[in-house]
Amino acid sequence: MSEQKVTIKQLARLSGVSVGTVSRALNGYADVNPETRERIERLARELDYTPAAAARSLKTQRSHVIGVFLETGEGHPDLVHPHFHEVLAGFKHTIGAAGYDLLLFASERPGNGFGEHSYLKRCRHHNVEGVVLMGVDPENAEVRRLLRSEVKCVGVDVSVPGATARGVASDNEGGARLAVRHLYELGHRRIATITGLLESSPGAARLRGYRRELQALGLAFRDELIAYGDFYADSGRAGTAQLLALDEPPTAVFAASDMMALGVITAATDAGMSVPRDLAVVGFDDMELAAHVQPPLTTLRQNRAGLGVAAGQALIGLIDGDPGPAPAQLSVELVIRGSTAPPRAG
Amino acid sequence: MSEQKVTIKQLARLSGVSVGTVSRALNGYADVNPETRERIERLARELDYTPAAAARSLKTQRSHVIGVFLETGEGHPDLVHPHFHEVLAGFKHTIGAAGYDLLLFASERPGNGFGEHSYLKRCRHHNVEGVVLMGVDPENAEVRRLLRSEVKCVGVDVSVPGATARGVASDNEGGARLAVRHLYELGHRRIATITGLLESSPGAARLRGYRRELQALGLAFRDELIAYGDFYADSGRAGTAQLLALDEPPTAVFAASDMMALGVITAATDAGMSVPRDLAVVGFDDMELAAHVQPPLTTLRQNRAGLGVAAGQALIGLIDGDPGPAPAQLSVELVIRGSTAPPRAG
DNA sequence: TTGTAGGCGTTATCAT
DNA sequence: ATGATAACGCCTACAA
Repeated sequence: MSEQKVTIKQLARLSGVSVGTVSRALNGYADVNPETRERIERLARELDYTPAAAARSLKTQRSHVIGVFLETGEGHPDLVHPHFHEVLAGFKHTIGAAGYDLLLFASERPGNGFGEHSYLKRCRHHNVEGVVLMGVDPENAEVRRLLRSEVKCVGVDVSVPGATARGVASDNEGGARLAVRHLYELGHRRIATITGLLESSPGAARLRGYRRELQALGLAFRDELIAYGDFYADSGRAGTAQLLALDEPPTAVFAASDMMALGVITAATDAGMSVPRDLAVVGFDDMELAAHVQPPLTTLRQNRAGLGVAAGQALIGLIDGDPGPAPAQLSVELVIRGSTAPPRAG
Repeated sequence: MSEQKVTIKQLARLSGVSVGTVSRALNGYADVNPETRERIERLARELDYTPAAAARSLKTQRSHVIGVFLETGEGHPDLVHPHFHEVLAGFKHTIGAAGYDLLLFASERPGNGFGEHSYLKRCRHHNVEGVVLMGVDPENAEVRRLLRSEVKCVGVDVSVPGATARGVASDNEGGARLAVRHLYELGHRRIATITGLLESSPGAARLRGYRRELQALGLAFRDELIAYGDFYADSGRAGTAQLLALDEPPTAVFAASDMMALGVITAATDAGMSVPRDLAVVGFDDMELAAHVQPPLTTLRQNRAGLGVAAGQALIGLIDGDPGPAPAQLSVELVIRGSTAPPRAG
């Protein structure tokens, strides 16, 4: 049955040896009599023994736990953003296979008392062996202090400087260029964009890609064709309204996220236009639903799980002392569906 | 600067008192000289001291950590399901405010060696003070053992028996009834449903609600109007195809999830029908995108964050020894958008 | 008001 | 091959 907590001491008593021997037996040391070991292992299995992580961590200074910072504030609903969850799933899988568990920092004052805990403090408190940063502001003083500290960090979608830090991200700039080129090849010339949050690394990179590809294509770059959004659907709608009010409205728009692309479609529909006939739109992310909306979204597919896996590998590398090379950048794939078509007149 | 780990012993030495005094001062005991306390606190702040969670946990037997089981298996991509993420956000917020952090179990063999760890074992290993179960199979032997054990559990969307367990869920049955009634009041009489996974508690409850409301309305219940799905979009599409092939196809369908509702719309569109003109559809969940697809989805809004908050409160109650009453059930709200309308002929 | 010391459950060092 | 024993960092009687 499920007895109460069984400790190494009880195992020792019941198997008639000292705790030292039990510890060695269970930890696979060579110098222990095979049949003693067998007896101990059997007993441990019967009693469903598991060592206390706290004690082990105290002694060995290894917690086998990795921290996760994923902000959930009111204005920063990242935990709610599906993107990070899929990344987290990949991450969890990778580090889980390596024997780590994940500590999702939730409390600003863990335990009782001791006031508010900074990022760094929380890491030290739990003695995590590394930490992954998602959706955090790299300019934040706390974050910077963390990056400068001894704790191993890996950031996804956030550029992280520092000797003990690595970053992983999709090729956001390249993806944006693919989007623009696709639209161009369809015959579009007035191509607008609705940006993401420009303070975020992906937001900035996607705008950069838009600009660069326009330039590479020899297309004029016009300020009026840029609407500023925040990745969410409403801003896509608002941006579209603004774009459509132009004297010469665009025939195509590249939205820096699928959510905004949905907003674009909604706004266009509201304005009596039809996508893609009157307005072509491409999104970014290829989230689950992109394929299921009407029309199905042409978009850039990010390898979200892959991002998590890469982050996990990078962090494990950091922990094991053989940090990989530079920041990992994962390629992005254009998936063409129903929301893009040649321009009307063309 | 960010010195290395500072311990209570160093604090004691530097402030010229014993470790006992430091501990008492920092933990707010009354019997300590105010100015001694002040001195110690200042030093602690300067050195950015934080107690080692492992040591404290070892001594006090309280970890201030709550475990999370959220399966991510291949066939069970729950960590990817947006629903649970929002629930988790609410949960995190609630238990975070109470001073707990979240341990997301990732590894089946935490630490090194000691073989695979069962659910219960993993809880004991980390000495978590409670655990939340999301998307797990309640029939699973491991889960049942966990529920029978001394560890406090709260399940969301999973019915959990046991003295140390509580469950929270939306009023799935009531929601389904609202959906059916809405369709009925619009004039529909041939109302079909596409079910979720019937092994899941919400899946079963929603089908039950569908049946009961039909009965309450005096409508005949017909097997052919039930298509079996799995909550995901593809099954919505497949189910619709099947439904539309009927001699007397339905004029309305209640899909047990928004994803499936999207599949319904896709399938209807493919069949040359228009929603809601030719087919009315209501979903369940009101996920972020429900409002942004074409047509915007009529659906049942679940209070996801509220579910997480309720779960957190229930768990904290369990831990503090004043468990609330029965399982919490959160009400659900019908939000009417564009995917429902009166039937064509009516 | 403060210091001392034992112990939480482990691992690791040193004898034996 | 195994048994003592000393840490690991902290809390908490118990003494003083």
